[in-house]
Amino acid sequence: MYKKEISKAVINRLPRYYRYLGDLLEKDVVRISSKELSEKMKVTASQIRQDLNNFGGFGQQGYGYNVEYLHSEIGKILGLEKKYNIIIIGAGNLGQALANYVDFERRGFVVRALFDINPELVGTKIRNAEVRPTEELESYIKSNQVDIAAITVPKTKAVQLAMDLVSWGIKGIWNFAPTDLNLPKEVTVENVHLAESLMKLSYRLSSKQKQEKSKITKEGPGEAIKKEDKEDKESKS
Amino acid sequence: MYKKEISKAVINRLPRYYRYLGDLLEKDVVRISSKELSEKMKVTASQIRQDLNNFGGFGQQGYGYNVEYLHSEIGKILGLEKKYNIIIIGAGNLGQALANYVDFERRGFVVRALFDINPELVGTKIRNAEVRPTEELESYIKSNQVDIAAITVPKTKAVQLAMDLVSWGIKGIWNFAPTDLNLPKEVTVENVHLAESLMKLSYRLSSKQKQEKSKITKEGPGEAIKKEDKEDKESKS
DNA sequence: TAGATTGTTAATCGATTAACAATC
DNA sequence: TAGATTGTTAATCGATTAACAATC
Repeated sequence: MYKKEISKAVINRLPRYYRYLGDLLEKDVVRISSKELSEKMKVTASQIRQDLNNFGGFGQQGYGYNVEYLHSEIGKILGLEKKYNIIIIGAGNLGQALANYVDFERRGFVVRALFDINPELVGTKIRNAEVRPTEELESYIKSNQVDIAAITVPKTKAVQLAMDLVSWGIKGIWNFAPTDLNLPKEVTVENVHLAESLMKLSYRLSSKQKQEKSKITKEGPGEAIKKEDKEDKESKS
Repeated sequence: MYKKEISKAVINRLPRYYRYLGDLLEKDVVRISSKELSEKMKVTASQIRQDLNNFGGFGQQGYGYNVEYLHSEIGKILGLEKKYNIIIIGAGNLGQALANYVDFERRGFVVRALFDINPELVGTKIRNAEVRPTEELESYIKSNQVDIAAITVPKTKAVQLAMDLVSWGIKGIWNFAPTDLNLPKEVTVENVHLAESLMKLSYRLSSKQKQEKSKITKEGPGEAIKKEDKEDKESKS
């Protein structure tokens, strides 16, 4: 009865499979083989089959995978068959952007309310969700089922806020503040660290530039231009 | 002279090191050992030393690492010693949120302009950056040095937009549209897929719930409560 | 049936952790 | 100097890829 833990790498790839299958579904593609899908997604067919077989056999020998079935099965694995009530703490641009993002609701993530300390924002409505004063946060959580709290407040407030949220019963946190939240293991935290994403981009940009420069220095600019094609193959992102 | 490629896993960790070192710096911590840092960051000391030694020896035996020096060296590795000019295409909530995020500028990422097709947004200013009509995008790129273009337009427009941007000379793309951009290798794309992040959260929430349920079923609710402590140790995120 | 493609085992590759000599 | 901690090599662990028998 022992089921080995699914690796983080696999979980990270699941939403991407789900997205590609959703796109295929929209194009009315009925079936797809791991090989075809692997070419679209630029991964190996072997990896796709290995990943899926962590959860069961969804395909059929000689046929491949039924797109609609596989899409719906991955949806179930991802927990998308149920609705999630979300609140957003911090109704600035980012909080509002999240509340406005219609696509989340299509997947079952429904923003129920936003909270902010700024009295000017309180009372405004973003789609169906109202901005409430932060003082009401505790009582709101205690009298409504909240599955996920998105934190879009400044770094300085985020750590204390997260601890409060947990003490009021929140089990899922979507954290946009640029800090780690060290919370009990029964609380699930998913981080979106935009500044770190941007730094990864600058790392890659600047390391490509350094490569360029060293080539030019070594070969002279004339040579470097001739070799451009070859180099592209090496400097994959 | 051959230098082995830095692995993606290492690069992903660099910004986090940078953040922790920045925090230590603010607290006027002068030195730190890999062991101390590893406890704060919840990684192994071995990994920290291995990661750093991809780029050189920044520490000193018997002493550890000088916080200020290491912070600045990692900053250099990440390419943060130079300025990056950013434009944002799509001046909706998300685009505005990015333009408003003061912290980016502190790291050298300066938002110079936003672009939008909505005439009501055109002409408004977000901090120092003006919203311009999308028609001006090509000429703007061709007459200004733009290092990074952030894409915050809907999925349907993103792929064509990215191709245009590249044809106009853009080399770095920060993509927020829920789609992959297949661009030439010399273009660096960093993706932020919010919907996928949310799905990872729902996966983890729902798999924890399933574990709960199976325990309750197997043991009866009374037992399950008694075993809560033990279980926490197993269900790490 | 013959051909195609899965599910799965085995082989390879890479990343993490452990250990320790070097050295501040 | 003695103690501490790095830099680095070796051992372990895990993830990816290859291969192929099973089977639709």
